[in-house]
Amino acid sequence: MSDDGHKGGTRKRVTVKDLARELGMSVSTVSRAFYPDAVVAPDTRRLVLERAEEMGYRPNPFARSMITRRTQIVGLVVSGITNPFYPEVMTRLTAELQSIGMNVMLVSASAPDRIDEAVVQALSYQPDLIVILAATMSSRAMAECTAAGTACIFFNRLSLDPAGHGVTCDNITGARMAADHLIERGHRKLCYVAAFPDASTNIERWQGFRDRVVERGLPEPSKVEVGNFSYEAGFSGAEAFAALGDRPDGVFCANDIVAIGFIEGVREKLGIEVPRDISVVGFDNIAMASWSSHALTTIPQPIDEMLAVTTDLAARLAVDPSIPSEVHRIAPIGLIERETTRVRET
Amino acid sequence: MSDDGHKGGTRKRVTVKDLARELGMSVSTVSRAFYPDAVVAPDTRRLVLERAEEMGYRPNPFARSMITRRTQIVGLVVSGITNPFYPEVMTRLTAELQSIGMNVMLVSASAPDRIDEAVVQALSYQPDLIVILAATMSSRAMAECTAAGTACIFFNRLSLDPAGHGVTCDNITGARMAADHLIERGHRKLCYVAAFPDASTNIERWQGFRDRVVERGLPEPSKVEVGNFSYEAGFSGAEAFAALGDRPDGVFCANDIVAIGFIEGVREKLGIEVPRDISVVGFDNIAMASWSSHALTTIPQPIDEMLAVTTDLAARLAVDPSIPSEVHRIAPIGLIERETTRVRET
DNA sequence: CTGAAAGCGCTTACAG
DNA sequence: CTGAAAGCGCTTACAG
Repeated sequence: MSDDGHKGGTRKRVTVKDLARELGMSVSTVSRAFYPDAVVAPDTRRLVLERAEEMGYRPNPFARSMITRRTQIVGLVVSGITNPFYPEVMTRLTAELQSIGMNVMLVSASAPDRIDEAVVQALSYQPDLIVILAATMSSRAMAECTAAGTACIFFNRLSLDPAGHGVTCDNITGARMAADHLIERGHRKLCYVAAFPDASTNIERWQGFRDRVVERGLPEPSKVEVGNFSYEAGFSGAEAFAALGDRPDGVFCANDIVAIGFIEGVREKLGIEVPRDISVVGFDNIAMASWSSHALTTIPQPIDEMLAVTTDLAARLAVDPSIPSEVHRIAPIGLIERETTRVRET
Repeated sequence: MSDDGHKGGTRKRVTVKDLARELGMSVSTVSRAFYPDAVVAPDTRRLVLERAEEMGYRPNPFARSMITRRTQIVGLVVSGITNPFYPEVMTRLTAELQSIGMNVMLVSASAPDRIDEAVVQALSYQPDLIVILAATMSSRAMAECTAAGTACIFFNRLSLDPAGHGVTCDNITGARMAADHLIERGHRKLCYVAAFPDASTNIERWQGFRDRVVERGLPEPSKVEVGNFSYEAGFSGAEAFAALGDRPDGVFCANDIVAIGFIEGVREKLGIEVPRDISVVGFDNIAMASWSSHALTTIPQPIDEMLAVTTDLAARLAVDPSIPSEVHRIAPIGLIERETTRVRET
């Protein structure tokens, strides 16, 4: 045990009071030194900051929050992540938020339909902001947020509630690129593999794809429903695909993980080889899409920009949580052609 | 704007004081009602709890923390997650921790060698506990934790510092299973594909594999170093593998993601087909290992039990952060044989 | 430019 | 079993 007489390693944290005493100043002055905008003599500030560094003083964020009514916390709400797109988003978003002085409280919803509970849970720590990944929530939960004065950003989804902010890829444009690519490769019988029906991403990708196909004078694409955004769902799509009357030759999947599952499903169950028999395009550009085993042609999400926009919005929201609802749709850069699409021989 | 005269949706949160006034009780009594162990008349407690529910009162966790010196926060420190094993761990661990009343502050280290900074960052919110995923940290950082009275659990790694707790799979046993499997399939020239050299997982898997191979009377396995736990690293292992004198016929990779990269690398660059030419075993049983495109034979991590043990330890640590260092090595259930290993024809 | 004082929303000895 | 009071570590009007 050390001289300073505390046990169990629970050293008493140094407080403003300690620092003030040490410096022969008032706590007010010490406190002010940590706020760049506060009025305090430059020399005084320097002295305080130096000594703080030496003594290892870090302002207690809780005490601070009680006064300022800002916690610098963002509640990050996620639900069952079956899509490998999200882990990267989570960690990168967290890193970016940290860089602007925010901290991330991670709340994991046990199921997609328990997002509301997760939001309430997140709210208990009075975050300045809530970011919802991969889900939407009820208007009731949204109301609780506004009641708590907490803004809400939906990432890669659009909120049903007009009070929510949103940051997504421009899915319509992306889906049109997929249609153009398939058509230009000579495919005429097109199909969309749909995932979670209520997701705005799913809806918009279908809409953009369908509209563009029709616009170019082709019959409306057929549609296979697989239920959600996962490998297993995509894999299970083979049966419905087989049941389609006239077999399509060009397939656009709701996203990459569904596309990968779909490709493997039709290979296993129907003996269909990609791109020999059909061309397939995905969406997201997850890591596996570039693996040589998959080499998936896909529309990359403009993730860098989506993250940057989210961080910027978060910074503004931290200052004023009541700024009017913003919806950002970032245009995808363009399609990456790999080996799941090819020119159709006629 | 509503009658109650506040703007921007920033409704004033209801406090103990409000609740006490409403009930005609003192704040002390109200406060006590929320602690099952506190002495308060059963009827009084019921009244308080009911009214709290109605008024939507939730104790302010910050105010509470200032007094109790317990934050109910666990700092979850992660670094660049190139291994798909971790996203699942993160979200599931978070969910379990939530279920015992802890909240997770996620801190993302920008690089594996910046874990120390991330730990300091996490410490600023005075977590009751820090959980480190996929990394170790310096003794200096460990010292800061103990100085702050914060315990530390290393998940899927072993700490160099004896003060840290650890929860890992029993990698030695797992690696021995891999050796036995390969040997029983008739392979005699064995090889280990090593990832991040300093990781305890990497070290132990090599050690268990090597020892078992030698124990069974075979020559020491050759070793290919690929640098870290990622697809790209595994993929890049092909060159070093080609340079090996006598080509091995049985390969054990440091983990699944490395195995997948390795298999694709040798196929692309060397024309080696698995399992036709060589057998390959991985470790972890990530989602992709069961995809039909990979069908990887692997040693699953006992993730359910690892999570349960971690949560249990966290619960005990929340009560007393100074309990002596525990290291849990959970035995893997057994090898899952898929299609990357086969009996060698002689 | 600095300091004394009030107060954020709680919990917890201490009395009664 | 309950209440009045002190105090956790800060910030911020308010004086000077």
